[in-house]
Amino acid sequence: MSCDAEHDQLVADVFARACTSRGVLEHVTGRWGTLALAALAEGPFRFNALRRKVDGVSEKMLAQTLQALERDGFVHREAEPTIPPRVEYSLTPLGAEVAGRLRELIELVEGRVPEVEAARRAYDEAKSAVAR
Amino acid sequence: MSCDAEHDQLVADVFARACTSRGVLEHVTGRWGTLALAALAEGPFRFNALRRKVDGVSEKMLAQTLQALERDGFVHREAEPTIPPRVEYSLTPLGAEVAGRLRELIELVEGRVPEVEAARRAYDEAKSAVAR
DNA sequence: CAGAATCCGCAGCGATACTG
DNA sequence: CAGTATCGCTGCGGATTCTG
Repeated sequence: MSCDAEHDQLVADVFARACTSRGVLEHVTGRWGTLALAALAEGPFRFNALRRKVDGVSEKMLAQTLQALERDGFVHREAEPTIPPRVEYSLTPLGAEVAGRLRELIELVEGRVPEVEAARRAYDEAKSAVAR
Repeated sequence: MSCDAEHDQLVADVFARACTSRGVLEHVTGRWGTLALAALAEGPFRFNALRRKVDGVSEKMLAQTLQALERDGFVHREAEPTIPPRVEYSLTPLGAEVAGRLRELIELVEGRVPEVEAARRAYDEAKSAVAR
């Protein structure tokens, strides 16, 4: 699973694919990528509207995230060359598919939060018991 | 979607849940979390076996990742108190569910890598065209 | 309004060495 | 073998400023 290019040529592209998908996955599942995708799943948004929806994100990170997602073909960027500029972001069909899968994962995790919290308590208790 | 505790008490736990799930999601989807979960989906492994499977991970990060996943209740850790120590990691039922969803997402993304790469090329080309 | 550019701090990572 | 401890450094991410 290494990304170093010290492999036979035949397996090189296999690793390239694996590494590409890893990179893409990090865009998608990264802190802001998840939130941006989730927000856009509700419909198209303009930059600052998105910024308000994904509360806590800085301008820089939102721009960075959107660019990465646009480059990967998950997000469509529609700019009207007016003054003031008006730019709308929306999901591409591919983006919508990914957002859907992501949503399933998120909903599974969110539904299990109580179990996770119980597991956390049990774990922490066991730890502190050992400490004593 | 803020995590700052400056909200009414009624909505506080809603945010707490949202933030908890965000944290959990970052454990799961983070660079090493993904790989660890994917590796464990194939079966139980001992520490160093896992380390070899998830090639490129440092001892420290693997230990850290596994602890986070264990604390969240996704991974079970079975230690035999022998010398030398023998520790086996495996997925809990909950972990298996999450790994499954994760796998669906990964496979979707991997299957679409060609499209992503095409989108990247188109994007980069458009960029450099503007530069000229 | 939508971004690009710049500066900077510090969390987090990796490498290394050590322990039970 | 399965970790913990320590340290140096990189790079992520926030704040700020500037442009079209």
